[in-house]
Amino acid sequence: MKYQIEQLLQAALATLPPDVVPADIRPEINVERTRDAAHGDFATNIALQLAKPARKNPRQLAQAILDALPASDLIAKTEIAGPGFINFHLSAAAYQLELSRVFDFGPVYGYGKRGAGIGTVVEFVSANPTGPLHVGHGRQAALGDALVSLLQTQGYEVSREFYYNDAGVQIHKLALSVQARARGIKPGDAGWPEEGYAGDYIGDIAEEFLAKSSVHALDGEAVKASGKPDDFESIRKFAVAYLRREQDIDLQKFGVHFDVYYLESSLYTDGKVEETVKGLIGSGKTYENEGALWLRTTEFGDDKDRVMRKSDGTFTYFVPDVAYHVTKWQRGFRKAINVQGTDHHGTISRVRAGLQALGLGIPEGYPDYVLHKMVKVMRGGEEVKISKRAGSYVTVRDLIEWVGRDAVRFFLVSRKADSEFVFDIDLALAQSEENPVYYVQYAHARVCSVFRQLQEKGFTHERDIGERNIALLSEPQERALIRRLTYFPELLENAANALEPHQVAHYLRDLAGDLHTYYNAHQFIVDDVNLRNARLNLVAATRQVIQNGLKLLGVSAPEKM
RNA sequence: GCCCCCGUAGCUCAGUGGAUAGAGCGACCGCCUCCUAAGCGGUAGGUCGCAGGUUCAACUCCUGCCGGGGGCACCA
Repeated sequence: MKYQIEQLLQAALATLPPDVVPADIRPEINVERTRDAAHGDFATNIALQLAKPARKNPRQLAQAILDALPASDLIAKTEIAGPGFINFHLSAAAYQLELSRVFDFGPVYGYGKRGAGIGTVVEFVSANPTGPLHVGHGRQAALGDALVSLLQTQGYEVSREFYYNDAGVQIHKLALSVQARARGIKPGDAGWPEEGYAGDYIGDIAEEFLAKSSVHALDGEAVKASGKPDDFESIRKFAVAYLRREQDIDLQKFGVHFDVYYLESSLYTDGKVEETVKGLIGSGKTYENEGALWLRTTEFGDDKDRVMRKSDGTFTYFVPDVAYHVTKWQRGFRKAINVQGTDHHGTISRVRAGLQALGLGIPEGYPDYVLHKMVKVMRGGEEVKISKRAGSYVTVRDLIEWVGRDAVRFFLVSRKADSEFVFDIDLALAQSEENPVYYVQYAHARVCSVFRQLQEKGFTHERDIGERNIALLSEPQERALIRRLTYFPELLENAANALEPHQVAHYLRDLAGDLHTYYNAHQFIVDDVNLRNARLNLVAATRQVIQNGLKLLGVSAPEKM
């Protein structure tokens, strides 16, 4: 719809005589949604933009443009407003066209194709298998999953990927901690490893290990514990498998699945790390200093050069990280997005520098990042510290049990990623019945209820009759609802481009509000068959769009509440 | 000290350079012989952190301050 108006303006500008606007002045045409319904549906500031270079009065220019505007049955009225805006009021035919699209496309209404066929990988959560998933991971899971869905609406072919740092120092500490517990040493006792993990779950793992249990993660083979406290390798494998399984369970409860679990350790066994190191050395961007191997990342915008291989011969985490991103490129993903906490933002310049140094033709901005701030959890007016080393922190599992999956997902995705998030447990609990998510779901359930009533009253919904009578929808609440519905495709495009799922949550709240207002102001099941079906079309379309939107966020759309 | 992000109603947050800055929660006043009141209508509540600059037009862009968070490892 917006595109069609742009086309009309383009045509109008092309026919303007040079003495009105010189031919070399052709600013980008900007067509925007109006904020106020009184200003119509769309507006353009083109006359304001042209006024200065053309040295003309903007309102006179606007008139000249309107005079040159080709006729279209999509537009009911145009007007010049304020300093020189041109407002467009859409016709009933235009609304009709858009509403029928909702029915024609159904669950894929609003989808676009600007990303058609572009291989894309979104990496998110990527929690180390050293403990349960905490609220921060929950934010990342909700954000990443919604982002993937959003990109898919634009045709991107997206893979959800989870990277396991299962080969590093943290895993070593985990294994040491479990081993200590298996030997009966507790946090604080003499012999407890420095910076060991103190959570109770460590004790659970030790118990299971001693009991010679078997566990397996979703994609992994079964790992059986040897039960011998001196068998460090068995402890390490068992602890990792155990925690991966725990994380799988949490993610499953959260309704988030991954297409690929990529293990850091596999980068070593596949020789990818070795390959990357060779490539970097071959690039001439490395040097030895104080027994370590360094990469000149400063040549690619980093603050300082980074160590690749420590003096003890092992690699820093950043080498496999670069190797991993090379595989993303090699696997054909031309777009890569990493969802991470802002505390990892230092890695961005390093990874990008490493990829550039390799000279593989990978674009400079690869990969993209969506950084999110940490979640501050409040309980009883006090902050609950989130720390893996501390024993107590709020897990994803806790949150789901307290306020329900739908509420947690909707909440966590409803704020901009880079704003801090205060999750007040008490408030979330107290508001469990006034939660924004219920507001949206209720709108959906209400429409479902209307159609149940319709059936009870012996009526049927005739879409064709409704479409022929769309002009009857002239109430302000109806206009508002139609405006909002027809914005949905643009919303998806904007949110996907900006990588901002929170826009969807806000849109749904607004749309639900429009529906509730309409519901309270007017009766849908009226005697007049024409008006009745026109209204039923409108609310059925609303139901469809709410469904589509909630699905993107991983929130259910109940038919009854 | 250097780098990144945030500062908008009492609280939690929206706001692609445009017209009178918006929601929710909280507060106050109303609305169920009517498709679910988990709802609706209304009132109150603002120096958009501060100061400059760019622009026809700045909450939005630029610079500098102030306040908050996060990074600046041969940790991940």
